[in-house]
Amino acid sequence: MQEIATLMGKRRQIIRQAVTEAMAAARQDGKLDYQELADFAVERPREAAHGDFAVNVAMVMAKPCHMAPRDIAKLIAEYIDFTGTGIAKMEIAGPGFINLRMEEGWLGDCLEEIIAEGDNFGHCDLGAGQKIQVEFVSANPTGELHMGNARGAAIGDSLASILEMAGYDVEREFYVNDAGNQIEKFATTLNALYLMELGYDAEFPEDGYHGADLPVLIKKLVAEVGDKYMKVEEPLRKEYLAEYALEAKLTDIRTALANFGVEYDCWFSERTLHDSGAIKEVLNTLDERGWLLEKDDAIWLDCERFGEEKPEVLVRANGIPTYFAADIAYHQNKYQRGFDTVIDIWGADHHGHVARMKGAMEALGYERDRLEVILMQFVRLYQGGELLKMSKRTGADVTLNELVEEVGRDAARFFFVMRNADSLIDFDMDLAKSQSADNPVYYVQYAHARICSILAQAGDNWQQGKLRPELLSTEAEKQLMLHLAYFPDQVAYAATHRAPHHIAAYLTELASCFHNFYGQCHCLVDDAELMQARLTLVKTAAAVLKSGLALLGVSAPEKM
RNA sequence: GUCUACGUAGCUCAGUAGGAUAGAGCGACCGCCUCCUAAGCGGUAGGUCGGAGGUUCGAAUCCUCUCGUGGACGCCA
Repeated sequence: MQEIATLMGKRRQIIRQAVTEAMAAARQDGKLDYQELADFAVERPREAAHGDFAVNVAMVMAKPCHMAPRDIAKLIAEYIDFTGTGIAKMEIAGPGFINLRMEEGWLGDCLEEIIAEGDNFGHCDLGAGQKIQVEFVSANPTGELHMGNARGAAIGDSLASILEMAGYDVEREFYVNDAGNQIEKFATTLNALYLMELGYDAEFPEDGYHGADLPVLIKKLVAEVGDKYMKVEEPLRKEYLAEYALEAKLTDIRTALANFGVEYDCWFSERTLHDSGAIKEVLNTLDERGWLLEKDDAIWLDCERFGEEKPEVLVRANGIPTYFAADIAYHQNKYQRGFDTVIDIWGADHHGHVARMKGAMEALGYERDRLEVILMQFVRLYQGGELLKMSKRTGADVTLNELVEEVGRDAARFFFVMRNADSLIDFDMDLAKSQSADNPVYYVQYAHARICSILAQAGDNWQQGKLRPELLSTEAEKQLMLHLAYFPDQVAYAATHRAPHHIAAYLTELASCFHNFYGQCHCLVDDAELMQARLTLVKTAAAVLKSGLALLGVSAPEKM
């Protein structure tokens, strides 16, 4: 196992090395007999009584060595060399854990290293500059953003920030579905609304868009241009109307997301894929590679070859390519733009699309793992305990704007990002409003505000002389230092697992450590050296809280 | 029916690259502001980790089966 070079990772690596050498030395002496050292863990014990680090090598090597784990551990104790490792003590515990305690003052060293890293603390080189794209929300520009989009926005944006901190070169992208069937349907709806607004006898289409925002938009348009569009033929009129509405809706979407703290690097238009011939091109490539079938006047992708149940239509009998065809071209385009890895965040209803998308990428010659899809389970809307149907057509949705207005941006973002993407969320707006004071986000923000208050009262004259971190000797102070030191590992963990909710959990724990410290230790004390040490500690904590909250798109207020 | 995800405290959820005595918030109960923000702290109560097998020194975590819930199975996107 490769450790990443974080504050803690470096220490784990040293321990790993020392243990590995002890094992090798014991084998050299004929005390141990094994072919190969198995992968073992250097981990953080849950119980403080179990030391600072725990190693399970004796247990995983028991079978290969044909020895009892505790006996292997005893040999390691005999052969291990602590010199230069920072390890003070080794204990064999339980079934054969090797518990290591570091030298007194090691947490103070950690604190000084954190301070030395400054704003860079939390960053690591996990991503090694790899280009990665996170595409999220990508809602149809035919209506307003709803709760599902809000969840996707919170998760996607936070994940992108976390990946950045973990050393990836990240771009955020919104795929604009401005082509295809739904735009045709959209135009038909708009046309009907336009005619109705002007007093013509028109019928609202069966499968039209019922969003309350569209009549408003058409009213506005009529106020601007009147019946000007009646002078052109219907197809052209529909095109004008769609064009106008798309631009307006996109502006709304952009604004709503910006108010939610989400900014994109790229808004990618589906239409450009149709116009540039990219879809035709990708179909040709697939044809050349022998992946296409012809049946019932349509062109199909032979999905059975990558284990799917049945072929999928790429070009309809009427000659129009499907969404799937466009999506294949779109994803190829992503790779052509140089992304090593591409992450898509989709709703659980797109589940069936995952395997065939990956398959299609494979058909084009790309490794399937370069495309990662995070499936979000739904947000189910309740009102007063009753389930609301969530649909573009019923107009019963709670919109992103309403959410931000009612519960606030910080609480809303934290609410979505503190949960695992694959858990189903039941959301009741009334409940959310009444509970918003209980949102853990305030617990975390409050810790930050408290620290700012302390620092404000301390003034500017406390940073004098050499910092003496060894004065931070109570359990509360040590716990706080320990949690701070693990921040980069938490970021790396969340990045590896593509799971922002780990950061929310970490921040809640860190805030808890601080609040506990606050109850037990006074910062503004007479002893100048102790005051300096404690103020340095809380100042560092505030910086980490702020930086962690920023990953989640949440502010760190100085007063509450 | 097939595929997929989930099921952990009264409620909402963490914990699943196997680790030691399964955690947090809310709710309940008991304490704590003459002192840096009580949006806080300390404590008590509350669990057959849906159920049954299996793999392992060790399983909430991996495998099989089963029950329950959501989702997907279109020439929709």
